[in-house]
Amino acid sequence: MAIERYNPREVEPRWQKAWDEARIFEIDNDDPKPKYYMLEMFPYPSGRIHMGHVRNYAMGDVVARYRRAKGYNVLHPMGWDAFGMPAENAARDNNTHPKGWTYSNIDTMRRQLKSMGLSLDWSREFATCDVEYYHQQQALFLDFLEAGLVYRRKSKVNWDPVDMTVLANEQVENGRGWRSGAVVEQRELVQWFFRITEYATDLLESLDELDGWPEKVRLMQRNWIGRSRGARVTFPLVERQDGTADSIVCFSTRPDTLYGASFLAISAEHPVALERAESVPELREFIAECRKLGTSAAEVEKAEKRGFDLGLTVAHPFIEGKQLPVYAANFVLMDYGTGAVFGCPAHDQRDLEFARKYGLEVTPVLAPLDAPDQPVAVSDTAFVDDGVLINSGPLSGLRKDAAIEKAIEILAGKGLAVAETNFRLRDWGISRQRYWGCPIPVIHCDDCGVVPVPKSDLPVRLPDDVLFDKPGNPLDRHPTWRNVPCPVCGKEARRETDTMDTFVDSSWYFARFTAPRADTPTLPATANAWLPVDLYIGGVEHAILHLLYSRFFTRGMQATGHLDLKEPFRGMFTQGMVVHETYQIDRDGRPEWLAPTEINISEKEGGRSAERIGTGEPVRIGAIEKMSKSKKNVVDPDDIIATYGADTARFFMLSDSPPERDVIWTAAGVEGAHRFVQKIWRLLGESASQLAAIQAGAADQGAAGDLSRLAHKTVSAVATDIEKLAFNKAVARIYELVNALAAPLSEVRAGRATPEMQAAVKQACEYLLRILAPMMPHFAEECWRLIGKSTMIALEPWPAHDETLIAEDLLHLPVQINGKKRADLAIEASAGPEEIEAAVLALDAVCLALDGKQPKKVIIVPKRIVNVVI
RNA sequence: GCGGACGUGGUGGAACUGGUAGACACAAGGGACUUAAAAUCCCUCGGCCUCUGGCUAUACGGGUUCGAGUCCCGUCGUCCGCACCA
Repeated sequence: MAIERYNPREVEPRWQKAWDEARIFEIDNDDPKPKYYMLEMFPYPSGRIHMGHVRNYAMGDVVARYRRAKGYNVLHPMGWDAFGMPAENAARDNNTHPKGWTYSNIDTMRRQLKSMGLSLDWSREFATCDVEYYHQQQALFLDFLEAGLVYRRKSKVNWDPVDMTVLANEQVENGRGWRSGAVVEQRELVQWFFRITEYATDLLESLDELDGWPEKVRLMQRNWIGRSRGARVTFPLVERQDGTADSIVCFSTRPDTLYGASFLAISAEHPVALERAESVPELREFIAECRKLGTSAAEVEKAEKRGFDLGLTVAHPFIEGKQLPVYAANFVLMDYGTGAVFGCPAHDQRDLEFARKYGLEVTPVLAPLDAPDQPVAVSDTAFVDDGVLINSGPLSGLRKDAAIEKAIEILAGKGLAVAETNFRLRDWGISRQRYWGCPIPVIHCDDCGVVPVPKSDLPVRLPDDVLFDKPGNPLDRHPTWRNVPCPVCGKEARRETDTMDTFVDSSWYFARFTAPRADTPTLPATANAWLPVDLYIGGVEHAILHLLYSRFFTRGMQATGHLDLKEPFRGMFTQGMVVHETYQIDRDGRPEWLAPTEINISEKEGGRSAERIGTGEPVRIGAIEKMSKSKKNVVDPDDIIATYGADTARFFMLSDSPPERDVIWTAAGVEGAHRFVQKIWRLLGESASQLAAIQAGAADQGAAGDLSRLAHKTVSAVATDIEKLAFNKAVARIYELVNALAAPLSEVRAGRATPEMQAAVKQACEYLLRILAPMMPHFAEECWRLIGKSTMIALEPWPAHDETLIAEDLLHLPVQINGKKRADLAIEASAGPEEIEAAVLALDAVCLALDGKQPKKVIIVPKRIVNVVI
């Protein structure tokens, strides 16, 4: 009997509607089942979803549907990270309004996501640009302000001259804005800051307990927070200047090397240098040059270590009468430590280079551990390993670590040192001079200063009537919005026109999902019940910023009583990108990119070649790269879903490539996935009536037993694979099960199968569909109907596999002779070591090799292997 | 420069805690069905040889072990993060 091909275009919308109408993914906070919070990073509504979204949400949906089948109450929400610059750029370029542009993009992308058949609770959807959301964010801001977690200060900021806004340190990459790519300038502005450094130690140390996170991400955060323990050491100036300074304080992680110090280097921005510059024109010039110095990797690499002798000297804190010269140096950063370091050339490579250049002394004060009496000859490589102190007065003879403590202890007694820990992490500057963001809810009054907007006056709404005809912040130019009476004295005052960094919006949305309509930021009891997120999936590009900010925010929300936990994400996973080949032709001598839809690829034994559709021009097949519009190597999810259906797209995304690695999108791969869908449809469809009629029964004998065992094994292994997110392995096992089902199914169809075999086949088919359902939900529903079921497979529990059925009664043991495989042994699983050894020694291959002699040793690894050593 | 990850067929990748290397898939080649094509089905598919068998093979060179893709040392290469952080 011929069966029609499976038609996802008809089937998928029908099941989406059925799920929707049954509201099976809308969940109840009071459900007594154990909770599971599955979250994928919410998208920025840029216009259309891309394949990266498809991959991310396909993976998340497998886990959500699997957990639901396993009996969990699964929270699986979706929203929109909807504030941000592209909306303003679009407004400027296309004469639209950011709001209209954003919400219309959301509508498009919501439709696209719905066409994927994701098991999302859409009743909890929100966008961060919804007034209701940023209202609560403003309330949080006020609470943070009151708790001292927000402050305002004048600071040097990273100014992006293209986007005309301030960037956080985290948003500057190699001296360029992360979005615009423009070279960032330094400006002095009054800015709002979140006091993330308050939690530096906690954020660092808690990483140790986040064992559900990739080690790589934890490491990146550790490095970013960048703790270093050391000491502040005071070097008194020998001749006081006219000004205020009478000493220079250095931060050092190696106070043990103080006896080897031969100079001080301070930042060009250091107050002592600036003061000195007032009377020394050459120094002014030097400082100006330092300011110009780029911070990009390449520039730093080749920038020469340069110094300017300030003509000042400081007293050595240990050695009576010894004086050290003070340099301003281009490699000392003002915003780390104290902006001043002491140089110990023998034990620091950079100091050594500096010392060689300016002819300063190089005094080794550490000897290697294995030759503590041998003075190290330092020529052009500093000795930086652990060692034993020499020529160091009271420190001599101590190991490095002990010497560090001793040095601090002695100097502390003289009031010249204090132990200190420094962090690389800076406070988080959140002021943005933009319109399309959450307004910072404060008012500036000439008399009362900075006044928080009373909570009863929230939300501070963004005005709709703004113009984007000029660069800069339209809120500044709005005729009336800024003007507001002071909440304290009633006098005319001005609203803050800065809005918040959009990273603030995404720092707490996961908590809002637990009670998205509450008129407080969270309902604490509800948030506590759902959080932490059990599994959070997103791109590795957020490994530092977003995840660190969210961890900070959770702590801040705990401090202000909005929830009661520190770590928002128990499990975390970073998925790889979707990449694609690139194609080029030469047009008038210049290379031009072609889209995959514009070319034809042919594959022969000799290799692959491509030509342009229509013209037949030969096409160069280029590198495999991240899908991007500029290289035209993008594949539109809408097209794929229209052609193959969402299930095929989802299944292909899960196949082959491990989820943390990049997946290469190929037409052949998608077609392969689609063929598999049709194959199952055909196999089941051809035997559908027979399958529906089979009665359940025992299926544990002979060939039926083998099939039954495979089905149980597959169920168990696929569950483990999904829990480990090894979707590619789960897919491979499903292929194996289907391959094994083909022949028995045709026996069933032909009416030749024994009752036992029939029962085994029926059970295997049902198991197959139930484990396939998280990956290909629509298709599984349709097949479930096909074999005569009337329930919804989305509501079916995960099959309960039987461990005892998985156990084999006959073992196949490979037999090695001297480590090389020579034979196989089939033996009862219950056989003991003696029986196995006897059976092995009776094998022809073994007898032949032994040639009548006794083996030296027989190694039997239970259920694994036997090795006969001769 | 510092820190980390990785290196397996033509390709994506499997291989548990050291135990049969190459599961599963893609591509390719051959065949069946067909007037033909598509679809489908069957076979071959790391390399070499004296081919019902054997040798060799997991970037390269050593080592530990009865046994190494897996552990250790060294070399080379690729990718990622940070970057004048004292």
